[in-house]
Amino acid sequence: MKRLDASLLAGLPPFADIEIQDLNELLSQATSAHYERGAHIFEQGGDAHSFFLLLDGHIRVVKVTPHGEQVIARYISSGELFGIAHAMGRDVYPANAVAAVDCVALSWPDKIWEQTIQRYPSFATNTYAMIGARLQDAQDRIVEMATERVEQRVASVILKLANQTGKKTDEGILIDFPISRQDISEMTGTTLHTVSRLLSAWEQQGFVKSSRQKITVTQSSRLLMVASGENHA
Amino acid sequence: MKRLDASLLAGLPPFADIEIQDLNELLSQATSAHYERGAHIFEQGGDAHSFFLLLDGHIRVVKVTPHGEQVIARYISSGELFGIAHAMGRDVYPANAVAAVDCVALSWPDKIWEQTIQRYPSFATNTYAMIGARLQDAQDRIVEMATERVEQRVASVILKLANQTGKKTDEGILIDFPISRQDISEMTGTTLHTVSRLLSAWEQQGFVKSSRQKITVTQSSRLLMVASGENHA
DNA sequence: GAACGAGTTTGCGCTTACGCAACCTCTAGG
DNA sequence: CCTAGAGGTTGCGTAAGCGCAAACTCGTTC
Repeated sequence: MKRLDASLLAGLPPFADIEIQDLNELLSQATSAHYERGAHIFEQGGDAHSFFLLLDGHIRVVKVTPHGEQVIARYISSGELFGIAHAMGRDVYPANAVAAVDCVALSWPDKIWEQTIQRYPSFATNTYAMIGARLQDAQDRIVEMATERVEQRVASVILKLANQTGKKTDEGILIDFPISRQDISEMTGTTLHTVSRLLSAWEQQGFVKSSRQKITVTQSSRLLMVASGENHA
Repeated sequence: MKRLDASLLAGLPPFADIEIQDLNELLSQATSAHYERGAHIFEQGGDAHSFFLLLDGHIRVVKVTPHGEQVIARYISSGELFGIAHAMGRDVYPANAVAAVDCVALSWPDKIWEQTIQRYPSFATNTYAMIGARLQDAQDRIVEMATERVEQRVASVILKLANQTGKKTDEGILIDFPISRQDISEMTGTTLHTVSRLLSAWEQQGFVKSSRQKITVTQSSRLLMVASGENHA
């Protein structure tokens, strides 16, 4: 295992306001691991033995229904905690975590969760605030699903991904991990076919460019119009 | 104001494991209020000056979209905390709270949240576990909205309400607060028309009885079949 | 560099559920 | 007891988006 340096954690929101020596203490309890693109980091329903911090890469959190359909709950970006079932009073993971690209993550045994929370109040505060934010997110998504049409939801999701993890290129903002039509459909509650049709239409209208697993937003203002439903008004 | 007794809080999950004298201390900081059916307890976007405990009644938590559509986020039953924006790192309420029936609730000024959390670790633990549970709920609802048809979602919601707050009558399980077709539609992302049609059909098939603002489940097994989609298989 | 397969595109028919409209009914209040 | 209004029902037309199917394309592997 590589030597880990406290500076790895120092800049990250969950660990803000924790002393250097404490960070080293935390690191000494952590395990670092590499996950290949497509690897399952944990499985829905599996014993929540660890919690994780993503150091590099992107992770897809996917819920699977009894009928085998998949719904993407969220994407985790580097610097975020994930798999924190314990913080939500659960002892099994509520979803699968899949590496969207090659990833590096730290993990800690679940049993140190309690003592960590108690020892570092700022960590507790930050973590619970994050869970609160995720709850907000989820509620907002419910509202979207209940009131907006597929077209708007797809536009919103692409905008959100572009803003969160987009890379500026000379053509526009590129979502910087591989994402399929299927993935988009699993985030918006539609089918890959409909997503494909929409992207084709938008590409013809010239405000999005896409190819295999790549999406570039070239005119976010136009996409924002679609997201807000103004193009039908 | 009426005198409040510690036994009011003693049995409630959020306050489990807190000493009697501490409960009295908490109560001394609380304000009790009565809300008439239909009253707004707080408004979406309003300054989160207080957090609440519902002592009696049922409260609807409603999100309003920019276009004026309403989505019901959840129902609060007696014994539950609500309006705890602070716990989620927010300083404005994220939704409206409306009394579904005449209600009695306690409220505390938001500024004592921090010290309360610190002073009563079990209260903190219970609260955060509850937020975690609400997040689970929200995610499950997203999955439902993404993968199930309206018929299934309406059946699920009615079952959930019947199980959570249902009163046994000689005809079956009655949802024990007034609930309109519109309300059901705002919980499931459909229209009151579709809900009305479904309820009519189910009543004809004999496993639900409904009238103005009343719904009784007479054969939950049949409704469960609809919810799981087995009636089309 | 050939073959394979995952990812994508597109056409067509059809179902679900919405939108609109009209009408009905129950309850509460004067 | 009558009336107003909120809540509910139902019919009809329509559009959004799904399901199925077939074809295509690009990367990767052998």
